[in-house]
Amino acid sequence: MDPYKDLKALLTKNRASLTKPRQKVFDLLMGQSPQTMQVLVKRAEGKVDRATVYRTLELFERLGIVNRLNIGWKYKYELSDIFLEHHHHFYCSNCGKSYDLPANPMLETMVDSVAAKEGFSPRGHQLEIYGHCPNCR
Amino acid sequence: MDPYKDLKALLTKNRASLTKPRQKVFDLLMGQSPQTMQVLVKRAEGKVDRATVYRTLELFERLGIVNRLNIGWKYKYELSDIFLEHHHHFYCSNCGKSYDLPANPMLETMVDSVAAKEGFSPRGHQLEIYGHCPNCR
DNA sequence: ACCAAATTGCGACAAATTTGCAAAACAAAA
DNA sequence: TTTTGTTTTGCAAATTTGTCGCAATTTGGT
Repeated sequence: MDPYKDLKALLTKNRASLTKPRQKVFDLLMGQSPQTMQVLVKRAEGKVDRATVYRTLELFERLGIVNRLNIGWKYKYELSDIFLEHHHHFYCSNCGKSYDLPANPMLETMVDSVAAKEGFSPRGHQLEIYGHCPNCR
Repeated sequence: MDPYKDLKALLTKNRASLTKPRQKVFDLLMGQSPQTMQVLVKRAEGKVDRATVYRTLELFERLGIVNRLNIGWKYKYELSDIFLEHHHHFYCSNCGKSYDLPANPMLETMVDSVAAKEGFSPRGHQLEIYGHCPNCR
């Protein structure tokens, strides 16, 4: 129920602390669709310094707190599966909006097996589907 | 057989011309694995101006001539399925190399259906799997 | 409250990308 | 092939984006 609990646990486990700036960045991510670095930096303006936003997201990424995604040909950040349900993304190339697609166990399995069949050891993947959304058909 | 034919057709269809700089950039892409913008700019040095490389890739991307991929947390460009077999990418997070994975008809279908099931009209997708390659297990 | 360690903000930088504009290349038509 | 109007290019400057060192502040542990 309290998302800060998981966040704090993850940080302390890695000898890092839940500071105000980090909380602020986390809040910017909460309940939002994936955002670019520029947007995050701008939204943090006055509160958290640019360099700190960069450093925080790098840390969060390293600790698996956020995922860095390629959506609509731009990098965007979103909270990871620890805080959000696992899902994929659909990008509408007409209106530019991006949508969440529910995870599909069968698909996940098949993705892994495609890589395994070639001798690779998959740890994860990133899937973006693009085309038109229902509103833009 | 002649890749320039498709390229020229795509350009003229969009009231754009196949100029020398554009041909050069296209050649840099041909028969190569995905490359970063920086590499392309450097390889074009002396032949095509930096700004032109940027503008050309933006155009190519818009017309579906190239795909911009997210490989190992870097953007890379490669010719699209019109010029290359459709395939996926595997990124080894240990050695940093990236590999092509052959397309799998069953997987492709399933990806499309996942989106279609939610009311979207998929036109394509991008899949990057990451983990360890055979050499780095 | 005090101390040692971690973290931040603040420049200053370096690198990457964009932009305006005059010159050059181009396509179309005569 | 020459003209004409349009597109595209190169150049240089400006902007944006991302990085770095370091002193000042904050943090967690006593």
